[in-house]
Amino acid sequence: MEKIPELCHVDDALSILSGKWKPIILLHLLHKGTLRFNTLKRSVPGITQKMLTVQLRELEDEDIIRRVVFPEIPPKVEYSMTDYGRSLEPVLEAMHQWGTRHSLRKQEKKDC
Amino acid sequence: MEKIPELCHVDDALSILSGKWKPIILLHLLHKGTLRFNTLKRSVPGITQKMLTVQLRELEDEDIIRRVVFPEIPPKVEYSMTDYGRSLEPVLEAMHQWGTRHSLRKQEKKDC
DNA sequence: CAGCATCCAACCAGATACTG
DNA sequence: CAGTATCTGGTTGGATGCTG
Repeated sequence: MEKIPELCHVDDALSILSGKWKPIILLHLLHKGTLRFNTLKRSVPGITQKMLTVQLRELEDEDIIRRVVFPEIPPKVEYSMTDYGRSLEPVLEAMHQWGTRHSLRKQEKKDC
Repeated sequence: MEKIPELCHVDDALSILSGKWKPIILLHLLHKGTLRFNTLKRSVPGITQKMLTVQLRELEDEDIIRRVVFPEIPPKVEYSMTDYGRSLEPVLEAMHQWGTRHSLRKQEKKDC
């Protein structure tokens, strides 16, 4: 780990993953491969069209996901992880594992 | 990794680490052990007293850091990681490594 | 189907002033 | 020294309506 926190890059990773829906969107794409807009929307209960669009655009801008438009009627747009995006998997994995232990721990405390 | 993103715990980890100053505060405490309030403040350029207080309280509430008050004049308060807080180190490490590669990549793109 | 535009509420964070 | 209180501006997220 970097010895000088002034040069901290944790924030760089955080800025990619921050956004209310990004982790769950990424997990879906990692697990299920390629998904259409509405399929993704149904997979993320509670998200609005606008927010899904916004979050997808931000991830696309960072080259984390790929957006493929099929020039058809009705329109069809598919989203998938880029190879670069897949490099986030260990990070998400680490966060997921820690988060799981953390929520268990909180649960135990509540039970007391 | 959890197969059902509906039960995603990445957000749990994210909620702990989110907050403009938390990663750098945690890195300082991980590297330097125990720090007083003002020492920490000097270590995080740009942070205000209020924000430092708020972020420290939130981390303390989650049992990530320990706050020890010495009943002296002038007041002295020391902050350090809890054992539980240290369990976040692999997560921060993963994020740091990814973030470092990410910022290098962005740099390369800019150079083109 | 997959968006975009607009408007609005809530939250987050900063500046500043005051205190035991 | 290590805070708290208050005010304020900026950003984020949500509701709704419209479009190729």
